Parts: sequence; structure tokens; C-alpha cells
Amino acid sequence: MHSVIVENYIKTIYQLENLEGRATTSLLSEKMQVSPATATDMMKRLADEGIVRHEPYRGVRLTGRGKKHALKIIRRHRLWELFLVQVLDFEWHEIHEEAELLEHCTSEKLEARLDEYLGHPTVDPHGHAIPNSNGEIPNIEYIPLASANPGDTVRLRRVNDDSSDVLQYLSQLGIELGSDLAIVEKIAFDGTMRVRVDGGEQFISEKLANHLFGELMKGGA
Amino acid sequence: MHSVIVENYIKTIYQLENLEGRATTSLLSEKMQVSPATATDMMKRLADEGIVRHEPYRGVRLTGRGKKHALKIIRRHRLWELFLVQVLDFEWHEIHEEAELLEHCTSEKLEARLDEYLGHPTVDPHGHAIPNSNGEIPNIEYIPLASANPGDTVRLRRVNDDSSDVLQYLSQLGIELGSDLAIVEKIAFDGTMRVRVDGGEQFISEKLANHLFGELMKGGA
DNA sequence: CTGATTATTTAGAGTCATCTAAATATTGAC
DNA sequence: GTCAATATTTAGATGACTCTAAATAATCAG
Ligand SMILES: [Mn+2]
Ligand SMILES: [Mn+2]
Ligand SMILES: [Mn+2]
Ligand SMILES: [Mn+2]
Repeated sequence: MHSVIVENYIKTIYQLENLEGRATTSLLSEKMQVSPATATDMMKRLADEGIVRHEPYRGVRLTGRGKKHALKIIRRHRLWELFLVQVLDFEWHEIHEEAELLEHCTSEKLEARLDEYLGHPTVDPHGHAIPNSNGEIPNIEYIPLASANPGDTVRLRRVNDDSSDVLQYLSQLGIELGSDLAIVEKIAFDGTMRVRVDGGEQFISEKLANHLFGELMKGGA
Repeated sequence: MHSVIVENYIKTIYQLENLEGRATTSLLSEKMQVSPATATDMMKRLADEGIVRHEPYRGVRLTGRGKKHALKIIRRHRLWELFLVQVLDFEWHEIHEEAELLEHCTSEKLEARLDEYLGHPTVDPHGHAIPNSNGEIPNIEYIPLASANPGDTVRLRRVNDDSSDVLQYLSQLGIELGSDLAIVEKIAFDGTMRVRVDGGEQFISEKLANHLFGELMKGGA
């Protein structure tokens, strides 16, 4: 089995690949908070193990096996997040760091029991899809809030940000998964949005709006 | 914070100290499955950190701080064991190895939530006392089954053995915490006991009987 | 297309946890 | 009490993961 450290590299490579097409030395070194030299070493090591394919000077991509590894870890992460919220009454901003640790000490059996206890869930508390036990993950298409226009209403389905601060801030604004965000105004200057949520009005920066995903509701209400 | 490895040394030293008065190089190296040289190194390192007091050539004893560390880890271990049984429906022989991992990835908050969810429990599924959040652990006195005599009945309260095999074997014999074991006969030759449990009769070796603890019931039934 | 900038890799070294082999201290048999 | 057997420590070395500094490759501006 792999060390916690190696598992974290694999997961990070998966995320970078999804986000940027592939994991380059500099992206990986930044995400993992290590020097570029260290990232290069690890990429070569994972290539030797058949977890990634390495094209020198242009980064790595996961092999099929590598993808399976990554999805297993992500599955465990998301099952734990959901478990912490549903069973132990954690808030959605308190769970990511816990799951970052728990994902590495989860046996097959424990994973299966969590999954069963939770009723084979398909999304975690942030709206991220939970890969199934075969490592298959559905690709549900939502639109970023930032792409919607005044008059539109977006039902929030996913928050693409793990930072505790952002999630806590959203809670403060009364925004959670399932909330309907009615766009009142989009300020041309900086893209900030004025939205109505549960009767109140809130401002959402363009940066934040790019991390909020949901469905466009017909008829604007 | 300490690495998983160091936490395991601390916990093992605690257990050896309870069992043998103190942790010697050879005992520690055996329990930790490392060479004596490695055990010596770690004892010196922990001494430098103020976790243990080291008398060269005669082993280590935990300091007050060291004891607190150990009890924290043991608390987490036992909370997890209970959680796995009560919530996720594990059997008592399946939980120790899981808890060996989970005990090292448990935040203060997670520990508190587990404790709360379980209703501030005082014993784990093997009958071991769970230290409270101040690191206090009650010392409940039970007698080993091996010390009882024909005619006595012992109500099982604790199994001092983490091995999955032993626990599974006891389950097979229909023996669990709370079971009343009525000693029918003690074979002089090797100390094997014939006991009546739930109507049936079972043989229990002296070695096993020394790992089973309970209360002597008045009146023999 | 060339030179400068930026990204990546290589070289050399350090820490942590481990080992084996050798040196030293303690214990126990006579 | 002496000496052999046993336990412990010391010395020197290794693998995993990390670093900084130097070398090299890729990219981009003009
Ligand atoms: Mn997360
Ligand atoms: Mn999540
Ligand atoms: Mn246990
Ligand atoms: Mn236990």
C-alpha cells in the first residue's frame, strides 16, 4: 500500500488533471506545498510504479490504475464528509480537513459500511459526486452562477471550494445547497452580483460566483 | 504534533508499563516489531522530548505529560471501537485494527462528537475502560476467570486480548460481555476449565482463562 | 530566429525511522 | 566473586521524502 503522502500526491494529480488537463511540476509543487524538485522526484517515482505517465518537461497524466487509486481516495473522502455531517452533526465548513486525514485510514470494509449506513449516497455535503465502489463517477453538468444573468434564478447544487472560510461565509449569507439564487443585478465594473436569497439580498463577488454551480430554473423563480 | 509512529511508541510504552512496571528495550522492540537498536533510539528521543524518563540499561517510564498523551490515544482508540460496533455494526473481533489507524486521525472536535454521540461511554466493546477527556481512567477490579473454582460463576466483563482470532473464537463459543460462566470443573493437569454458558458446555484453556475477567457472582448462579 | 525569461530537471545534502554489527553493561550460574 | 550469557547501547549505513543551488530545456517577446 501507499503512504499517506503518496496518496495525497495521487489525489492532487487527479484534481489538477481535471482542472488543467494535466499535472505539471509547478502546479503539483504548489498544491502539495513542496519544492519543484520534490514534485519532479515524485512524478518520476509514480511513473516507475505505473501510476502516471510522465512526459519530461510537460508533466504527468494518471494511468487507468492511477485513476482508480485516486477515485478510491476521493470516494472515502466524500463518504467521510457526508458521514460527519449526517451522523456527527458537523457543519459543511468543518469537514474537509477531517476527511483529509480519515480518507487514508479507511479499510475496504469500513468504506463499505459507511456507504451502506449512508444509503449509497451520490453526492457529498458540498455537492461533489461520490465515485461508486467501481470508481465510476457521474459527470453532472451544472452552470457557474457567474454565467447567469439578471432575471435568472440558479438553484445551488455544488460549491467548488474546500476552504472553510468560504463555506462559513456562505452559511452566514443564508446560502446552502438547494438555495435558489435570484440574480437581481450584475455590476458591469467587476462582475459582482446582487442576488435575492430567502427574501434577503446579498452581494456575491465574481470570484465567488465562479465557484458556485447550479441549475438554471425556468421562468426565473 | 507527533507522527503516527511516535504515537504508537507512546501507547505501547504505556501498556508495557501497566503490564510489567516499565518498558525495557527488549519489550518495546518486541511489541513494536523493531530491532533493539531502534527501540533504544526512540527511547532516547522521547526522553529528550520529556515524554519518558530514561534510565540507561533499565528502560523508560512515562512522565505525567507522556501519560496524558498515551491516554488520549487510548481514549480515541476505544471510542472508535465502540462507534464501529454500535453505529456501523462491526463485530468485536473486527474493530481493533481499524481503531489502530483511526486513533491517529482524530481531532479534538471529532473525539468530542464521537463521545457525545455515544453518550459519554465508559467501556469499549472488549470491556476496557475509556479514559475521560481529562485523561482519567477508572481502575475497576475484576478477577481473572482462571482464578475461579468449580461451583463459582463469573460474569464476563473484560477480555484482555486484542487478537481477532481469540475474540472470534469466544463468539463461536457463545461467550460475550455479560455472559455468565459457571465453572463445572477445573482439570488439574493443565488448568483447562469446563464451563457452562447459556445451557451449553465449553472448554477454556488456562491461557485463555487468564485473559477473561469478570465479577464473581454470589451463590454460584 | 534569437535572446531573455520561465519551467523543469539534476546534483548534493539533510531528517526520520529503520537496520546490522560491534562494543559495552548487567545479570545470573557456579 | 568470576565469568559466561543476556540485554542494551553505539556506530555506521539505508530508504523515503524533503530541501537549495546549479544546470538545462521550453517558451515567449521582439
Ligand atoms: Mn473535501
Ligand atoms: Mn466535499
Ligand atoms: Mn483495541
Ligand atoms: Mn478494545
